Amino acid sequence: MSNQMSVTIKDVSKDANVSIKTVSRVINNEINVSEDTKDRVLQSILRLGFKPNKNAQSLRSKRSYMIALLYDNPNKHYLADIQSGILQVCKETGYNLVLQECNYQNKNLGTEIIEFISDFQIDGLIVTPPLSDMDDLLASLDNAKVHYSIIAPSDKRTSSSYVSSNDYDASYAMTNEIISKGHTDIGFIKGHHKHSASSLRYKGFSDAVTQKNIPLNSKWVKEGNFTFDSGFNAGLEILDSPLCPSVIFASNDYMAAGVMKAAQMKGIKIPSELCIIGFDDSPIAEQLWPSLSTVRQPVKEMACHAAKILLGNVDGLSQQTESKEFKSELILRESLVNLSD
Amino acid sequence: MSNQMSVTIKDVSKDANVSIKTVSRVINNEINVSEDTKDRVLQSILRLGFKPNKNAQSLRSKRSYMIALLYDNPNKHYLADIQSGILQVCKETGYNLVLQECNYQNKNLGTEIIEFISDFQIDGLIVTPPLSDMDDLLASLDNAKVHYSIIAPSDKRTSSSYVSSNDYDASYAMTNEIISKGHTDIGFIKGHHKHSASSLRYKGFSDAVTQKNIPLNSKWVKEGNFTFDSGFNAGLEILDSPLCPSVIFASNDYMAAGVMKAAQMKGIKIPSELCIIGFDDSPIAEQLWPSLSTVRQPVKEMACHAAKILLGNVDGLSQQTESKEFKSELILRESLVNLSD
DNA sequence: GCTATTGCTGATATCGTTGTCAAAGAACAT
DNA sequence: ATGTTCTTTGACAACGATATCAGCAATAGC
Repeated sequence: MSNQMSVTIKDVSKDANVSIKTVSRVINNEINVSEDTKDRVLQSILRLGFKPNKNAQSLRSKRSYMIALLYDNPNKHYLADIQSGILQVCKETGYNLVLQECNYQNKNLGTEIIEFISDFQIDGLIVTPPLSDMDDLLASLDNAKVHYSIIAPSDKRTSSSYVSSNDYDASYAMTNEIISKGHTDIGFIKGHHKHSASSLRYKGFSDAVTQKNIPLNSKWVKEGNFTFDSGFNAGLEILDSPLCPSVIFASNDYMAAGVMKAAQMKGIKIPSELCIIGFDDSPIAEQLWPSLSTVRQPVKEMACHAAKILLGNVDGLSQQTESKEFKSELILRESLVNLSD
Repeated sequence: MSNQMSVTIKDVSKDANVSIKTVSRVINNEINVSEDTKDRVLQSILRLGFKPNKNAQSLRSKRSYMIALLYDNPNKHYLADIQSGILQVCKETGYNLVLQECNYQNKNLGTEIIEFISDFQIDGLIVTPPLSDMDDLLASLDNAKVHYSIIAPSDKRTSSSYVSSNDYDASYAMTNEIISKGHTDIGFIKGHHKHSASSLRYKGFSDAVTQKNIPLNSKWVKEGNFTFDSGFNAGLEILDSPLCPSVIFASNDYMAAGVMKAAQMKGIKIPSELCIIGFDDSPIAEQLWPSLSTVRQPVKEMACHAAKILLGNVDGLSQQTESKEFKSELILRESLVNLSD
């Protein structure tokens, strides 16, 4: 525990020969302080090395300079990118980030979160999928007047503070890319139905296919839950059927990696006999051989932006940041080639 | 922001007809409160739904009920496991976890951390590799009397609060496993030299090899930095030489994955022509085909334990938890087979 | 010239706890 | 009975900031 006798606002007030209130005014950049006294106080602050005690500030002003990240996500890379983006903004603004791991099946989640927030006077929340789509949770937050910003909500109308990506468009574009390579026998592996991304990605795919009048074989459409294993199993099921597709488009890279392993175990050559497409551009996409074609989302930037939105709201003073939709990018790698037959 | 008029210790004291100090005594489980009054107070607390204000507690008692995680680690799965382990203990004990991303090359790291701690009255730190081995940082912490526990320090004598794994033994054992399969031409890829694990893992390997009188070909020993790319490059270099080893043992799974990709791109068959071994049992080890033989460390358990040690120290009351070395486990998968020649 | 407004400043209360210290009563020893 | 110790309790200060409100000078309005 750090034990240095710390210098308080009182010491500064003595040193600068003003009242503590005036020091407080300077610290908080309040108006109605003459340039003269302001300078004097600032100098004293510098000289004494004064730093306001956050707990005292919190106690009195009900603000903690802490925001929390709510998550329940199996994808650790995604989570790490999110954290990293938020931390970047935190570092710039002097806030700190507290982790709050949640279970989206927890019936009391809303209550517990509210309690946590009021216990620690948390200034705001960043909500990530799949929690972004839990309407009752968001309703609880609204009701308690908690500041929050949402990453990738399904229903953007609900809130004015969110960042999102264009999952639908990206999936649609990738599907067209697949079709343009001559493929017509296309399998698809959906993600967990609780994630809004799942349906968007599927819809982008199915719309693209339908518009090109390509039949959609329901035996080639499976539902996974974004994990490697679920992709592996879905891959086995599809590849066990007498008729195999020439491409399988999985809703994320882990599931695509699962499909790849399933195919390789069956001796199916990739990409000549089967092309595989992923989503997210997780590190594994590049690390597999052949490497995965996939869709890259600017996750870290999205998280940065979400943090900026939140802090803009929390901190009434600074200018507000707008909600924004980020564009994804198709990454074409070895796992997708022209249909060779 | 939650706006409910909150119930304070004062309300409880009125309700229970005792002084606020007595309520405080009950909250903090102090001795010398009669069973009678204690019950009365507890009932009032329950009835009114009183929860102590953490900021007021922190201000007065200089404790925040927050611990921070210090890290600078490229391996996101490792980090996620660490976080998850710590959070588990935090949840049980009512503490919270704050993230502090560090740059181990930052010259002022010690000072900045101390400042951060005193700003937020952070109760303690958990230090992860490679920060675990920064003696000057640890010295700063000691000097400022900060509570901390270290995960995987190289020099265990320095501190009494650490958790570690038996990297040396595991590496030694895995090498013997390799040798027992008939291999004598063994390549090795070291990790980043700043990580203590790197030298331990290499030493375990080289000792095992030396003891069996197997020559160590220095062209087959490369240094990476624990990333996929560094493993890929090291793999290319080794496999480009006229004489190739029959096994490459990499100091972590990402580098092993890099080697695997390099081999596959060169058309080298795994495991029949080249066996590959990793370390850590990262998810990717199981997701590759063929899957990687590797060493599993109980990272999450280690983090749990580190958190328990820390909180035991912070919280003078609860019983202390001892430092501990955790045992690793060899995971034998498809990528290691008997030498077929 | 006299009052109303504005700008700047400080004394003091306040946030919700824990810490200090003294007092009252019970228990014990003499 | 008396002094000593131990247990239980509460009044009040303190932690270090912000909030309230009042005071005083300087400016504006008429």
